[in-house]
Amino acid sequence: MTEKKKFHSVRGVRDILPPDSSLWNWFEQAARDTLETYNFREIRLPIFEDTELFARSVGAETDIVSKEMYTFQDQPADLESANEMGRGKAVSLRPEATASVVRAYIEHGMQTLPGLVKLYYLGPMFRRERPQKGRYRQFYQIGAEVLGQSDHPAIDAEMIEMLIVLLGRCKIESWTLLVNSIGDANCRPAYVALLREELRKVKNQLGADSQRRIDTNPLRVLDSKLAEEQAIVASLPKIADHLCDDCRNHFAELRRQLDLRSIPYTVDPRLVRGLDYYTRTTFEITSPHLGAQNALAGGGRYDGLSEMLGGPPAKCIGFALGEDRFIEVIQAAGSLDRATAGRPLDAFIVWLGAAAYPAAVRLARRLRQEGFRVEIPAEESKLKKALSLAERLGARFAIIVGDQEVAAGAYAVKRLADGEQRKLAESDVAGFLRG
RNA sequence: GUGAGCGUAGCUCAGCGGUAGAGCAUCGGACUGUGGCUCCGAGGGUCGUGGGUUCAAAUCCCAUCGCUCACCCCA
Repeated sequence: MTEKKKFHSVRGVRDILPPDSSLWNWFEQAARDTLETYNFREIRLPIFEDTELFARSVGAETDIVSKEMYTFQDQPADLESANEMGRGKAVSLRPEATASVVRAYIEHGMQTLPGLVKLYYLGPMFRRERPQKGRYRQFYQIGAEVLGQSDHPAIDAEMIEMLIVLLGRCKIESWTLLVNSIGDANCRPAYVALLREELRKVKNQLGADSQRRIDTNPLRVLDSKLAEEQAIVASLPKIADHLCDDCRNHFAELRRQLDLRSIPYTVDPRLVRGLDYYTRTTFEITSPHLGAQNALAGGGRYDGLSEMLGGPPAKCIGFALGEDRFIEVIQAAGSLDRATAGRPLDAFIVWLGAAAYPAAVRLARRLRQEGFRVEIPAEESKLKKALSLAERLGARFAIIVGDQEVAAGAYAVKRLADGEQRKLAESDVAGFLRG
């Protein structure tokens, strides 16, 4: 009965171990710093929300909502809730965070704040997909959203600029920016109707997925990557030719805004993105250093979402970037290894003899108060062994505290890189460690 | 959900019908107050799991689970 079970992490989730965790921290700090310079502020959001929030914003018909969410009943039928409903309401682990941001915007009446509301978030998202390179069931995103009364393309362009700046900070040289406009409530319905009509004519040449999408979401057919459908997709009417004047002008201005920022881009008429709430601008940044899942970041405008969720009218644009994928690319480049490595161990305190231990403990505490990373062994060991361990732990200095040193009131501080050693009073040790 | 490849020590892998191995890592010793080098030694495995074939299976067969990559979709 005491059969031992060997636990392992659940499929699609993973541990981020040192030293990788140092790189993650570095990256998150770089992202925060970048976004803060564009005057974004952090919003901390819940990890789970009312399932209905995602269904109404992301779209009930999307893959994300229809089959990829981790959903459970909050408050199982207990005494309190059993009377009313018999069970708690459905909540889901967030598959993305834009819905939460808009919910929070509405809930806290942020439309009354002066100017544009500029928020960023970071943290884990959850989607139950089959894992592969660059895709996990618990993955990490950093996202930014601008909400307010203006939908000027300069806002869109500035968000993209911000992303490009972050890429540069991460020394990511090769990337591709794809942009498109998918119209708005004025022009998209007519285009979708036209597209559906054209698709019906070639229906029997399409795969099962695309055939189904003719009814559920014709735009997504454009996104098909099936080789045998490419010729058909290329022949379909393009949204760019069917935008209303406002959308066409908006998209033209976006391109001008990118040009004046010297940001290279490619217009991709097939970039429709999977989530229902997008309008007008859509964009994506891809990397050649990833596998099939090559999108580093993606985003777009979602001007109608606030009202769809019962809030005030709001013009919004946002993006999310995949941390896992950024990390992957940064590591592949290898150019930031030094900058992103965790701080090394500053000092390893070697104490010899029980009589010296109290002095060693006092020294460790003092150095730590000075901000040094310090290791002091719990058990005494031979000097040779202790120095060997210090070396293997990557310590910069070893500090020998034995009877002789305590008696003399000066510790032997040895720099392991070159073997230079000095006798220093306790108050002088920190200075030597800094130098 | 579908397909392909791969599962042997903590890690990287060899062995591919005949007593489970190497390198690295870990621990100890040579070396009692001065690390890195060297040498010696030790621990660590139900060969993913279950069944089958065989005198004999890590090895061949079947199933199953897991991992990886890809499809799909997305960050």
